Formats: sequence, structure tokens, C-alpha cells
Amino acid sequence: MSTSDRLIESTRELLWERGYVGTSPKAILERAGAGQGSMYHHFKGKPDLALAAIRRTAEELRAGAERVLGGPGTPYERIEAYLLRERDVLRGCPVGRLTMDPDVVASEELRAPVDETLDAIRELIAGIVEEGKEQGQFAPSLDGEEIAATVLATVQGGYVLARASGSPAAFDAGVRGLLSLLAPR
Amino acid sequence: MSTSDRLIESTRELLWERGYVGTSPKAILERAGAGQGSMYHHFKGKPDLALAAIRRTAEELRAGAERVLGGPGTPYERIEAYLLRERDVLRGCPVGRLTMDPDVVASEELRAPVDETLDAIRELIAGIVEEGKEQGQFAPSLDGEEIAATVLATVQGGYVLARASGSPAAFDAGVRGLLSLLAPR
DNA sequence: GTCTATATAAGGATAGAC
DNA sequence: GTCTATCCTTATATAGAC
Repeated sequence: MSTSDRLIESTRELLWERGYVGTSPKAILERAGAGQGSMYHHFKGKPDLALAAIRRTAEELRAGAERVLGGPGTPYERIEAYLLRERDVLRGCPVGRLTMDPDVVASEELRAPVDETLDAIRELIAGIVEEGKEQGQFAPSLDGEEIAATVLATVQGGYVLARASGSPAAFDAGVRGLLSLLAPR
Repeated sequence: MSTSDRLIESTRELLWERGYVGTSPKAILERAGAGQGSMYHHFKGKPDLALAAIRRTAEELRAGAERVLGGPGTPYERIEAYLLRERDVLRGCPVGRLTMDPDVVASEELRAPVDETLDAIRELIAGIVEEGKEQGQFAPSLDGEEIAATVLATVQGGYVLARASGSPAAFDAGVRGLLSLLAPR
């Protein structure tokens, strides 16, 4: 792995663990085993490196979600698979957590990949819900976009509850509750 | 307002805006219009002051939620009132956001009020759902604890989606989606 | 109780040698 | 491309005057 790659990977880890504000160039360099010079040679500075890291993380998250949501099964089963997917619950969402970072939200550039990723996943789910409505699996009264927002929010909020309590139980409970509401009878 | 109170209030604001990691004593002092000495006279340091601020914020949030959830109406109506309650969506939840703060989660003391508050609200909602089941307003197959987690998660995750997109729309969509799933027919 | 030094470390970046 | 040296600012805390 190139030095540039190691820098990006270290930044990704730290952004996930400590967020943008809580991540210092020094910590990144130590984790990557690189010196100051390397970082400022490959990147303009902390925001530039963070942008590269965020883009890579966002891309990965999106690809994973597309894989699960695009899998086999009925619309309900695909949403179920997404919700029950294996997750490192207590670590939270590496993309969603960035929305609590004031400097990320304040930067049009840093926020863009976060927004686009969550939006893309939302659209995917919305399409699946509409599909389920056509097939009679979901009530016609449901709105695809709204349910998609509910699904994503339950996941993102589940991380919050889990981290507050220090246990994944609350995340699982929220997901089960949502599935019980969505379940085709 | 006493100096001690001004320090706590300034800290509350900053914790909400920038989180624990992103809040410096210096910023607190400037906002409170106090000097270094005052802060270290009234509090042992940043963690101690933050604890006082978090406790006050948590207490307020809990009281507000209890007021809305304990209001008049059927179980569904009370949950609806909670979900549709006026919120400063783009600012996010002053308590929930702390779960993304590594230093808060790492501290048993700082995390406790966060956990207790969210848990208390969860229990309140769970009780209301059980009540609704008895009254036949909610399906007997629903689990109060699970639905409560879903409701809270939708709110907490709604903030994430809203902040990602820079608009409250996603929060509102998630809430409407959840209400459409919960709606007694 | 509050203020103004003062202190040590860390944050973030640049310069220039190799 | 990478390293070390250096720089200025901020973070967090202590000391001691008023």
C-alpha cells in the first residue's frame, strides 16, 4: 500500500472513531507511520485528506448497501436483509456520524459525499417500496420516499441509541420494531 | 444569572453546536464573558463543567418529552404529538449528538445522563404503545419496547438525514413514514 | 470570586535538507 | 517523496494578585 493510501486509510479509521474535529494530522501520521512531509506532499492539508477519506468511505458504504438491497427476494425480504445486515453497531455509521461534525456540515465539499451517499441509499429503498406496493406486498397508502426515510433513520438512530447505552440491544430492538410494522401480513 | 450559570449555559450551547471534543474552555469563557479564574473556581475543569451542562440539558429534554407524551389524546395521538412536535431539526438533538463524541462515550460519567434520558423516554413510549394495544388501537403483535426504540431511532436518525442534506425535509419524511406505519386503521 | 500571568502540550502548517 | 526543524496558534490547566 502506498504512503498516500496509508494516509487515507488511517484518516478513514480516525474519522470513524473520533470524527473530523477530533482527528489531528499528528494522530493520522502516527497511525500511518509517515512524517509530516509525506502528508503535505500528497495532500493540501487536513481538509483535503479528509475529503479523500470521506469519499472512499462513502463509496464503500454505498456499494455495500447496493449489494444487499439489490439481492434476491421480495421487496420486504430485501429491506429486511438490509436492516438485519451484520453491522458493527457500537462503532456507528462511518458516514452518518460525520453529520454531527460541525466542520463537515459547514463545508459544502465535505458534506457533499455524505449527502449523496445517504440520498442514493434512500432512493434505492424508495424504489423497492414502490415495487412492493405494485406487487401488493405493501399497502398502497405507503409512500416510498417516506418509508425509505424511516428505514434509513431507524438505522442511523439505532446507532445513537446503541452508543448511548453501550449495547447493540437498542439498535436491534428498533430494527425489529420497524420490521414488525412493515411486515406484510 | 450567576457566573456559574452563565458558564453552564454557554457550555450547553457549545456542546450542542460543536460537541464535547470541539468545545474549548476558551470558547466557553468568551461566550460566557468570564475569565479563566471563574471557570476553574466553580468547576474542576472541562469535564466537570461539561457534566453539569449535560445534566441540565438532559433534564430539560426529558421534561419536555414527558410533557408531550403525557398530554391528552389516544396513545396514537400522543406518539403523533411527540413526533410532530416543533423541533429545531437542523441543530439536531442536544443529547443524542453526544453519542458521537468519543470522549463522552468513553466516560462512564458523561455518558450516564445521555443513556438515562434516552432510556426514560423510551420507557415512556413503550408504556404508551402497550396501552394502545390494550385499547385495540395497536396490533397485539407489536412489542412496546421495540416500537419505542423505532420511534426514538426515527427521530434521532431523522436528524442525521436532515443535517446530511442541509434540509429538515428528510426528517419530516421519516416521521410521516413512521406515522403511516403506526396509524390505526 | 474574578482577573491576569504563565506553563506545557497539541493542532496545523511551512521550509528546506536529503 | 520523505524527513526534520521550525513556526504560530490554540487547548487546558495552574499560580498568584486583587
